[in-house]
Amino acid sequence: MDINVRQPRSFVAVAKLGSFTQAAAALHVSQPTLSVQIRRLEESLGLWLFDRNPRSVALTRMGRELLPALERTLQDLESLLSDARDVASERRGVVRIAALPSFAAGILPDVIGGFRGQNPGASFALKDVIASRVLALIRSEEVDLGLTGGDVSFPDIETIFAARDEMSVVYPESHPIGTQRRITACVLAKYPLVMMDQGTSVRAVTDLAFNRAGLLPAPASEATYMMTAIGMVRAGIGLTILPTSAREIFAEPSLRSRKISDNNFARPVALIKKAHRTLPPLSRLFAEFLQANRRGLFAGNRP
Amino acid sequence: MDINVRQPRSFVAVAKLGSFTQAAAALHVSQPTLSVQIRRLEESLGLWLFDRNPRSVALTRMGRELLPALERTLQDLESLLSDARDVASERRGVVRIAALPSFAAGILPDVIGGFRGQNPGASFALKDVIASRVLALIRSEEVDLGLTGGDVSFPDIETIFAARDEMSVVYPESHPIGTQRRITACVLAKYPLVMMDQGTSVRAVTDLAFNRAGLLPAPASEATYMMTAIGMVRAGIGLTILPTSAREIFAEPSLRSRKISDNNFARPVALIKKAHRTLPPLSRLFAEFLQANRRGLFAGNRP
DNA sequence: TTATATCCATAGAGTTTCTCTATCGCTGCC
DNA sequence: GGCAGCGATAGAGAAACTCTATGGATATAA
Repeated sequence: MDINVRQPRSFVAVAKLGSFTQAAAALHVSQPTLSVQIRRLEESLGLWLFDRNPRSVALTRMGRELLPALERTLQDLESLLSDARDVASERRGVVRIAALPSFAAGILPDVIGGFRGQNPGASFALKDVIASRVLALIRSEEVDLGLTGGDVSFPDIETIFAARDEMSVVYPESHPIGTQRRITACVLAKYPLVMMDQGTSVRAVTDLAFNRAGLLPAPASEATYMMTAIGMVRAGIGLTILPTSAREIFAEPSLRSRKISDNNFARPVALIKKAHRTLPPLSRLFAEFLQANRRGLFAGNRP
Repeated sequence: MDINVRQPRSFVAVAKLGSFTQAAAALHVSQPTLSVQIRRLEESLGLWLFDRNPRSVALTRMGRELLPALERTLQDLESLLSDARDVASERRGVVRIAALPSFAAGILPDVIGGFRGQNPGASFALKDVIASRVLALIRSEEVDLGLTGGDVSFPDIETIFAARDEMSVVYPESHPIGTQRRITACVLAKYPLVMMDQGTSVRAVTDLAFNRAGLLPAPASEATYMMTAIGMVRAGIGLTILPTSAREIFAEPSLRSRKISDNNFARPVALIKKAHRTLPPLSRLFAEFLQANRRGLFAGNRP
């Protein structure tokens, strides 16, 4: 009563080759095996699929009508399983990841490019969203991985690794700050500053860092997007302070940047996933890839 | 490495019910059986389909992506097999039959109607063609059964049963032949006759029968189709001689018919199939039905 | 016509796979 | 902290599968 996948497969092979012996050779089984399998299938269906003469094998009309549909369905099934095996073996797959816009525009494109160089079958679905959306997307399992700032500690979220994203000051190439030996909060406070808007994680970090240094520099200007702040620096409005990981964004011929020598000018970074959930193989591989390269991507690491 | 149909079925059940225990109950197997099957499937694919916590079972993303396609393919397969079982159990099917036009228009519609009364799932593909086409259609397996005249004896054609199709004379109700006690060749030859065209099997039989009686009546008129001959009879041109099996065709209020009491006025009839070929279940059933009713359909039988 | 070769069916043995019962380990709840 | 519920595991018995060896039937060739 129960059908095995091998039975339809044998049926299709015998029907196409018109011979039990040839089909047996093609499927790398013995001829009696095929005889038995086809008989089982016929018994299970309750009808004859072949008319056997010692000199020829011919499909009955029932067999002829069953063949094309069965073959198509069988191919569907096998391609499904084959696709799944491709996914399993990291040959193919979609990595779904949500990241803060600075990471999405800054380090991730290069990282993804490097990863795809080693894994050509990988494709990416990258969402650039604010931190709270990263968490929501992880929770709803719309993405597998999240790259976000801040300290993440929830029971349903697992941190794969954490790092520190140290900050750099961006300035025009002729700016006098370029001559300073070390960049500290005090040095920065001497110059007009273009600051990120209130509510961004970058602003929260810089405000806290200046505060700890007992300073309260007033912004010469504010910007919502990093590109805007950089434009203002280029226009000579002031310096700006951005995460080093966004260096791809502020790499311009007329601008320079230097890391700030103050541990407070750094934000925590974490690669996260949903707790107790298995990552798709390529997503797991990409997480490992990120972790292996984290020293080059972020300035520092945390325990 | 090899996939059983039961494994995807189990996967779909667990995914839909969200529980191994409930799925086991739904499939009428024990819970460990399901655990093992899903594990086998996961091993075969090389990836995890479920994240198991003692309190909940959740699909991984791979499982979630595999589920809809796998379920559809599985349903395709099962409906295919279920259809095949319907055909096998004579619940459903197409009976393909080729018949001479006289049978196709005469007896077959009623027989088919009676058969469908008992087998509502039967549908018919009925081809009305000349005798040589009947053989060709049987040989090419475009039809399963053939109802034809003449003696059929070829090695690749099998006669299911043979009968004699006795002939009747058709005349207007007031015609003097109606008063004859017995209709013989001599009686027929006294009246003007509308004969079927040369080349039809009916003409061949009547010519031979008259010839054996030492008669050679000249046709008052000739017709290719039975309906034409009947029209001529209605118009008073003459009598006509037609197979009794075509009685449905010449059953008109103004006409009468009587069987001819001469064994020569009969043509052999045979229900045939291709030799060494299995009939579809419903076609076999219909052949048996025809054979069981052959006394009522044809006037006589042959050994 | 007879001999032969080819092809599918069958039988029996050995192996693998499957399914069951019994039981364990873990988590969440009262 | 004990209890209930759920899935995993182990081991035994049963079923299914595949193999080799062989039989029966037919078309080809001598």
